[in-house]
Amino acid sequence: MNVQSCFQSLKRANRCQKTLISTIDPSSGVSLLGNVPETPLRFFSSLDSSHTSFISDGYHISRVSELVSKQHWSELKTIVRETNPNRFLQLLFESEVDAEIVLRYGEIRAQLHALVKSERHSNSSIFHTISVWSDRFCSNSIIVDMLILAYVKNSKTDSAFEAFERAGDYRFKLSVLSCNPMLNALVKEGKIGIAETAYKEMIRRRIAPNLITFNTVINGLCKAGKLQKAGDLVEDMKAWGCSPSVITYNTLIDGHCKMGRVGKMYKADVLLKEMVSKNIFPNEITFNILIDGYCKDENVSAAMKLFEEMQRQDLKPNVVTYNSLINGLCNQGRLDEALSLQDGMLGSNVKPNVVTYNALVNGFSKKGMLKEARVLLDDIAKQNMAPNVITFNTLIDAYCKVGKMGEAIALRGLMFDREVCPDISTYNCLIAGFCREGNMEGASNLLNEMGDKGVRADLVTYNILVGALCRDGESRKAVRLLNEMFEMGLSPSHVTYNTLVDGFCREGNLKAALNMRMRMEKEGRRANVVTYNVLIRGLCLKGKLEEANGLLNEMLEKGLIPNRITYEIVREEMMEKGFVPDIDGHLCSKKPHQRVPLQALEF
DNA sequence: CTAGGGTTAG
Repeated sequence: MNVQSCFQSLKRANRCQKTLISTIDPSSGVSLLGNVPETPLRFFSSLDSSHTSFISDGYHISRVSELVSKQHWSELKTIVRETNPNRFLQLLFESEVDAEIVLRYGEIRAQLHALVKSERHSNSSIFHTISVWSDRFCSNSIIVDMLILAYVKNSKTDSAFEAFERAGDYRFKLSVLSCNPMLNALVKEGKIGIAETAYKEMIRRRIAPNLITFNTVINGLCKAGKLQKAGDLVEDMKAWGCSPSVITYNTLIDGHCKMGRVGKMYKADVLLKEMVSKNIFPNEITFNILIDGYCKDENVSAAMKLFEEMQRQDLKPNVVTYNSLINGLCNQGRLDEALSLQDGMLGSNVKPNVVTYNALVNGFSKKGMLKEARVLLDDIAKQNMAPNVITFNTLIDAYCKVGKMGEAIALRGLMFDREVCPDISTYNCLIAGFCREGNMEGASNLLNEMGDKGVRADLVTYNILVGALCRDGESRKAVRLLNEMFEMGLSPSHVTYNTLVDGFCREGNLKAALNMRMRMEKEGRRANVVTYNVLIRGLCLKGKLEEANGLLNEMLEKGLIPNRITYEIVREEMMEKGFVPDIDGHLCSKKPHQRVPLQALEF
């Protein structure tokens, strides 16, 4: 940090402080460049027992200054013990030490952590206090950086973002040091929209992004499926003197593998070639991403070729590599090959972990080999590993699907013994199991147990129950559950509404079904293909073929593409009754006009 | 401080 920028920032901060103080306390008359006022520091009150003139104690200040600049942390520690932490903070501000060094000192971080954890102080009161601190060394901005870091580390991401915004209002100049971890936390929590806003705001405030900033935001965009924007950002990097790294490409490739549409693996391959052409060489993770991508694309043979290729390039497959392949093989029903691959990994000194076993448990379950899957559960323990929620959920769901509810419930009991807490997924599997066999009492018992254990019902739970009620011709009761969802702060999904529309159709109550569709649109869920399929079938069953045809055309006009089920309904319910819908004509004449370039819709 | 693997509803 140079003197020039420090001075400017100081002036800015002071201007800001003046206006703030005058709005809050016009009569305070606090000398902004002088002493630290006592009142705003009250937020450290638990630590602050007296108000002596410690802060002007010249000896202590120079001593601290000396120790900090020499980075004698252990001696500083003894001073901290003798004084109280609050005073120590003040001393640091008064001693003219390099801000960068202050930043490195963990004690301040510890203080801010405690402050953030206690949750006793609002963002605004903290900012007010910081803003009235004297700032001769430009350390206030750094303190705000540290504050945001403290929020992030205590997983209070929203507060971190609030502080980030407020820092802008107060004109504290933040650094990537706090912005990057905040962006990453936002991405990890799936708050991509907020991360994007924060990134744009960084640019506006001239906080220079670095490679890590870009990688983090690109990752967020990929996770949100905004692959185009992610690609555009790679171009923007150059303007900031950054060039893409292996991590950038790995992130992009993974984004395409997981979020891409048809031909996504082709696109992934193009990116792979692009990185190599730029002399950025794929590493283990690149291969792992591609191997997993091809496995998910049901192209295990391509994945196996990459597996061999990576070894040719002297890159060693690790647990993740094997897990992807084993999982891919299991999902193809190729259990024998999966098991021999597991032998292979033992031969190459790669130890299987819970994830490996979970994939195998799933493989056995899908083959209906529940006995073998169950044996594997005990094997995990024998290997000195602990089965986790996913292991149990996989097995429990398998038992539920074949109607062995007794076994499933027993496994839930075993979870408690092994101190693995059943989660909402566990309960959803079990509740769905009971609902399938019409045992609503069993389902209800589990709902009560959830209440006792403090596990909250989620969207899926409600969908299961709505589905069960609709199936039993109790759609009216299901509507009550729909209303209850809002009270619980859950927003019903397409599945929820479609299930209800279907329920009313099955009961022959078309009016109620159409009303439910109106309600769903009013509540912000546009009817989708499933909605139309369900309604069209309902109309057909009532013999209202003309009206069904009308809906068919309506769905085409809205640009919805009919799926396999639509065609089945058309063929079986309309054509077989001698009615010929004009579906093909519409498909040909309307579709080209409705095609809008995707980029145009992005903004 | 940035990238990779396992389950679940419909």
